[in-house]
Amino acid sequence: MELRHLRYFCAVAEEQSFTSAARRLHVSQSGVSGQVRDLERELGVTLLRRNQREVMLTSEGAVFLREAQSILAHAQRAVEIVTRASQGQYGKLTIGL
Amino acid sequence: MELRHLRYFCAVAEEQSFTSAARRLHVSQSGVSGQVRDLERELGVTLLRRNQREVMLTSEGAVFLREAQSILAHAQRAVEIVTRASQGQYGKLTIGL
DNA sequence: AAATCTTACGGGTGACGTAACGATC
DNA sequence: GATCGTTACGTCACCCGTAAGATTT
Repeated sequence: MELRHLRYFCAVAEEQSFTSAARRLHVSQSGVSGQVRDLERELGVTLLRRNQREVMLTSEGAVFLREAQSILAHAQRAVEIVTRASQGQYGKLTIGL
Repeated sequence: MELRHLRYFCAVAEEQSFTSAARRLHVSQSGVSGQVRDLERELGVTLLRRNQREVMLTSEGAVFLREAQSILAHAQRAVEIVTRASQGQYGKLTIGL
């Protein structure tokens, strides 16, 4: 599992559409479909119900969505933190461990 | 940035060695070196100081390490949660946020 | 010389886009 | 017929391992 899987899944879940998600991610629809399929296969869990006309979260998918969103937000925060820390340039202290 | 970058970086930081980290990850040393280099390049931040005989965290690296460890733990937890949810079939609790 | 990290180089896996198919409205 | 998701397939990027190079002890 990689962050890409989470990014794609979250986009689909939020847009409730593979097509819209692909547009938002600037990738092809088939790419999104494949990655979400791989994620579900790896987890062994069906996250989305592709019914007629609609893409809906399963109950497991809803649970996983919150986690995935939280993880992505955390990753983004981590980048900002370390970027800011390097710009700030304050501590030259090398903290052990 | 992908979870792989975080896994590799955390292993190196924790082992304080690229060689040990590679062993632990069951990949080659050069692979670890390359991925950590790519991560630093993407962040625009030097995370590790490769001095003679030692690999030490920079202050920015120490900050990022905590975040990375937390993210990886979160990701692992997410997998467990959704796996358990699908097995249990009866949603235990939906932990808010 | 031994140990360690980096860099160069090839190969194989996989992510991606195009296109064709099936299904639903 | 139009829209949407899936699948097949060819391409290309990139991850990885091997090997050579640089540095230190």
